[in-house]
Amino acid sequence: MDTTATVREQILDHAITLMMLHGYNGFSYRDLSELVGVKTSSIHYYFPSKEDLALEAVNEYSNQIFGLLRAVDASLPADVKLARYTKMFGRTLGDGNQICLCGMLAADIGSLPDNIRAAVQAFFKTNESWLAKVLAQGLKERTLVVNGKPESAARALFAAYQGSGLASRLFQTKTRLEEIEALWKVSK
Amino acid sequence: MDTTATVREQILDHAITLMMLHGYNGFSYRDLSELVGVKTSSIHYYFPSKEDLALEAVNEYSNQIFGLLRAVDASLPADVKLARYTKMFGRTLGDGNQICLCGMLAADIGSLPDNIRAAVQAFFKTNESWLAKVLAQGLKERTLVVNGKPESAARALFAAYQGSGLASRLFQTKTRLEEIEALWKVSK
DNA sequence: GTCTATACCGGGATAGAC
DNA sequence: GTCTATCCCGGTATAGAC
Repeated sequence: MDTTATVREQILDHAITLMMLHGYNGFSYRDLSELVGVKTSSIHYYFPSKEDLALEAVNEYSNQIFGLLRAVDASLPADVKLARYTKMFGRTLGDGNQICLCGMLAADIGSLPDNIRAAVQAFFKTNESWLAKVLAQGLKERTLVVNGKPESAARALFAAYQGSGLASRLFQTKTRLEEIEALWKVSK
Repeated sequence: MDTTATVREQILDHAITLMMLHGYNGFSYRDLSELVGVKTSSIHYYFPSKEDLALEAVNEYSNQIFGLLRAVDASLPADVKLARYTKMFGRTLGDGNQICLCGMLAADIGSLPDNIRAAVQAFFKTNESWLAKVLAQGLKERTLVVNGKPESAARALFAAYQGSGLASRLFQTKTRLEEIEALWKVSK
């Protein structure tokens, strides 16, 4: 296994983390430069503008998450899939000081160009349609409680995850994430 | 009726709007200076530091929202109260380019001092406990569907509102807010 | 209370040597 | 590809006149 990360990859990874911590307007090329150990001008070599960097960060982040979604075994019952999703979302919160990159950029969207908006929208839509399928399955299996249409409920559910990410960090507790999942479980 | 706003009030109001649009790191004293029509040094006279300004903005915003919550007639059925809340939350989104100030500052919390964090936490808690009471009432009346304890469900519900605020702006549609409310209504 | 002037730092970005 | 050097702007903040 090759553990060598190129400079470009390091920049992208640190950019993702920094934005999850402080948002688009809350990190600088200088911060990155210190983390990666190259000068800011070298970062401009790979990513001419900060917006270029942010766009590629969203794409890289999205691909990582989409890979995790695909890795969820299709044959599992819906309530178990939802539990996996909750766990995955919890992992993106890291030590409790970061939130989902695309949730963060949705907050910063007023400062961002259209191509980044489109990329963030795509992230939302993919998550929502994955969740919609799980809810539809849970409805059929009777393993999940779904009030209304799966597509509409999935959008509300994803919003709840994003909002809970905010609250989890604000209050420094992950219990708020688990409360989301509980709402859709069939009461015992 | 006195329509005269003091300079101090104007600064605070514009600061609230600017932060709802662009976040704490996305607006400047210069922006404010142009909107209010005074020099940046005059703003420092009222609010020595940017953090002072943000803290007072949160308190002012919170008081406005809390006033609206108190104004909801206690004798209404729970589902109607929830509809009022949805409408109120929708109004805070304005023309569709802003989100709840405290949702925004929750995203920016990694750049903010403890006193602001505490103020944002207080905003969350007040909204959550207001919603918890409504859910408890709806449970008794059988006008709302509540899965689990009202307190826990209320935290999830408020998270869903915050997340839907993000999504509403991202996709430039308010239908996502209404989808939240629909989930808690008793199916017809 | 509001202004002018200014300090001082940090921001993104570019030119050009190596 | 990475560096040094530099540009130019914008950021918060302060001193002091009026």
